[in-house]
Amino acid sequence: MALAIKVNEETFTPRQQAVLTAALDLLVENGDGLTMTAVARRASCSKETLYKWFGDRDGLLTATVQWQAAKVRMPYVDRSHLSVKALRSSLEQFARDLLTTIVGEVSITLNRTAITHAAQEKDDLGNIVLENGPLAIRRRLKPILEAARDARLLRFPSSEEAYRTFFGLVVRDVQIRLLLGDKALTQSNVEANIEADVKAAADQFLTLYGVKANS
Amino acid sequence: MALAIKVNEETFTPRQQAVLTAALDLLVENGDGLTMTAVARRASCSKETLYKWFGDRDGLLTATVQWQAAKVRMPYVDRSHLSVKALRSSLEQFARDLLTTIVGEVSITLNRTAITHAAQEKDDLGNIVLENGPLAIRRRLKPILEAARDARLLRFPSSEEAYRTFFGLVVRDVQIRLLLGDKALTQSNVEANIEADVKAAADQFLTLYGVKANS
DNA sequence: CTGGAACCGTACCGTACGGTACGCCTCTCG
DNA sequence: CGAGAGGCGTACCGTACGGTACGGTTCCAG
Repeated sequence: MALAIKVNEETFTPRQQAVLTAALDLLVENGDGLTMTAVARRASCSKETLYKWFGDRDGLLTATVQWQAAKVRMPYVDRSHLSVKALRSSLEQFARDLLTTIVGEVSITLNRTAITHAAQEKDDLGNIVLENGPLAIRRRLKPILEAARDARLLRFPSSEEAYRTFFGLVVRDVQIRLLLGDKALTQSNVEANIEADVKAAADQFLTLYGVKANS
Repeated sequence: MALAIKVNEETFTPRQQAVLTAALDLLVENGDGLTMTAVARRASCSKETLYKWFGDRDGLLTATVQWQAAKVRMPYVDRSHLSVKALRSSLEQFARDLLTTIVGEVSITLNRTAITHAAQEKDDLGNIVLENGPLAIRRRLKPILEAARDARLLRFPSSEEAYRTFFGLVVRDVQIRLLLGDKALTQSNVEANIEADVKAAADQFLTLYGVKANS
């Protein structure tokens, strides 16, 4: 049963959120070693309660991922007074938030978990992460791109293509390498370069789609 | 334990390769439901033989991934007579192979398996996939980029940055969405657009790093 | 005070699966 | 032909973990 509408209605009591926090911590620490017993012990609750609240292991996993993924909020950017400067600033803001999120340990864990889940028949977690990750960015970015196009600041055949290019220019091979556990890419290592990467990505995007070449 | 040098010395007998094929098939079919019993049954061999040949489950998994990943061969492109046209052709060839590989079910399965593996302490499979995926591309692409720079066809601050941009322009959000099981991205759906995407990526890359704007 | 609801802790059950042992067959080599 | 090696199939073991049951405690309502 994918994607209930209650995505934003945090129907979780504080106690339940404490349990979810424990589950997420275990997930981040132990990889996928998420056992019901471990969660119960960490959260100081009984397994029976876990099953009562979340149904089964998958329910707990789904609740955890959903609850955490929904926390990732893209920045709202004002579509008014669009200048080239404001546009660039917005793009950089998006790129910064995207990169910062992707690099974070929680994001890596969530993506790994969802991918593991998708490797079985279950695509539940995959959809949740998709919805709160790439697709959320697309939803937020497209209106801005289209507004910029209407304001003759950008020119592109389709906003879909422009969004995808932006995503690629920002993420590059960072995410897949982090997911695969590339030891050459430490978190601090990447974080240090975020600002430069953000600027480069915005530059490149504007070079490709900006109407005028001047910044 | 990681990365023996025998990457290319296929020390696997035909019978062993048949076993690895069975393992890979099961991996592709059942996701991560790879049990030793299932492999033995599929390959018509005994579990004892499996353990004798591959040590343990992880050994079998590693052998399977390594054996399969090594099959992905990037195209050799001649560095001689570099014209803009030849360069563009090379770039398109790289992009085409990269996209075709990434979209394939085997690649998706291997990446998912390696990511699942990396979610635990084990980064063995992650390294193998990295080495035969992104890093292989980087190794092949960089010399070409540098040759093109020496020939004044391209201009970039560092070949590393240029490679990463190329990777991003080609892959965009396709891989992560496939790994997460995005149902809006069917294999055939993506495959149909590969040619267009390849051309677009090459165009954009040349726009960003080409010395002259003419193609 | 009493009944009940919620929940903790723990013991317990069933199963799935990694790993091992063993009997039997087949093929090769002397 | 006889002996041994390699390998198939299956039975078996131990453990880990998902899921359930139950006794004990706290808290609240009446």
